[in-house]
Amino acid sequence: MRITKSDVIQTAADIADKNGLSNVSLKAVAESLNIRTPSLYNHIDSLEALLREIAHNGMKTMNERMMQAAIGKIGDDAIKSVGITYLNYMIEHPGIYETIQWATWHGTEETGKIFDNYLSLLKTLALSCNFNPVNIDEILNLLTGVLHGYTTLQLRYAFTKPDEVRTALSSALDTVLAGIHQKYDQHEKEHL
Amino acid sequence: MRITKSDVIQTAADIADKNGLSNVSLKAVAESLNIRTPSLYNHIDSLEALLREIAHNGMKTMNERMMQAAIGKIGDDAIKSVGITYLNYMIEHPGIYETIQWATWHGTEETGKIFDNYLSLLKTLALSCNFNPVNIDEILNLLTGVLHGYTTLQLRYAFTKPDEVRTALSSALDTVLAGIHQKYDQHEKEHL
DNA sequence: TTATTTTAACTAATGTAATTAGTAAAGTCA
DNA sequence: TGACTTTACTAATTACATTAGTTAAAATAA
Repeated sequence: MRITKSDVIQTAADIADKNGLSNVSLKAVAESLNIRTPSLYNHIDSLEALLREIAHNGMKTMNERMMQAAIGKIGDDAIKSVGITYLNYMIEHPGIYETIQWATWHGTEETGKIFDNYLSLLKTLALSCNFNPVNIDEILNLLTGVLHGYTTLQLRYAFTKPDEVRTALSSALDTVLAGIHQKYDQHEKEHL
Repeated sequence: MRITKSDVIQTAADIADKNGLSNVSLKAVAESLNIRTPSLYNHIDSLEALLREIAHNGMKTMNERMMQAAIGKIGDDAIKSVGITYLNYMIEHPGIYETIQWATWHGTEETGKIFDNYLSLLKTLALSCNFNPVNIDEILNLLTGVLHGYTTLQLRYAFTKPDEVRTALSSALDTVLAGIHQKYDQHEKEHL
């Protein structure tokens, strides 16, 4: 009977996934929870703040899943595994992902911090590829860019043909990693 | 004194660029035009429809600029030139670009058609690279993904350091194209 | 257990914005 | 000129988000 902040966020996220971000309203959330709209203000500051919480929760969950996916792997393998996990989350939670994109434009420092955690994971994995560390930021920008752009543009197909899109993403990452290797691999021959 | 549909869209697009998509309201647009809010309904069907028109206009303008940028060029050069043009438009019109992203989720058939025109341009350019035509769709998905993702994620830096980001994008495209060449180049030796 | 404090619900009221209906003036065309 | 269309207007409706003030239940401390 008693509702927690976490309940509110979960309910809102479910509405986003089912009906899209534009159908998330305090009214709809309150109805789902069987309380009156103003009661939500005991848990949240505003609709905007709620949307940010949805995004932050989603980003954190993604980060956790991606870390799990990377365990026991290094190099290209690890990066591709993380990429597939990223895509899978989008397929499972399109509404949350839409909210995350919204937060790209309406984010706060907190948003930036969570994104940094994601960058930090990818950085560790990229370094395990033995790329020249000098270029690591360049490489990171490219990897995050591909991942975000590719998955976003393929999402519409991902619902009907998830396996095809997963395979295609893996192949696309192979291609990009090939380019990165060609350009940024450390040449250790100097020490022979 | 008399207002046209085009005026309405332009005004709304300007507000988006100056104050962000979330500040585009019929009220704000009407005030900018010095008319009453309901009068806007003589030109548009709804707020949503207006936002879609902003996006469509922007996409068409981008397509035109990219075609211009590709004239007289082929191969990697042409693709990089188009990419820089894409980035430049985003820097100039962040609000319109935000609306275009919104239209990714709330688009219609029309939205798809305009996007197809963009794909068609890139396809022509990609074919001028002498990649194996069999893989052209794969290549296209990768190129559009990189372009969209990379520019979106770098946009925040692009306002303060546009030249750096432009150079970085060009370099990122080089890397991706290197990977694509390695994997998909036609080997014409067969005919020797 | 009892008293105190906090939490989280409620109703009532306000303000903003989108949308619809109905109307009048100004421009277009026969 | 007269019929018709376009585009503006005012008035009214609706849907939300948000604030204020109140109350009852739950949590905590004595």
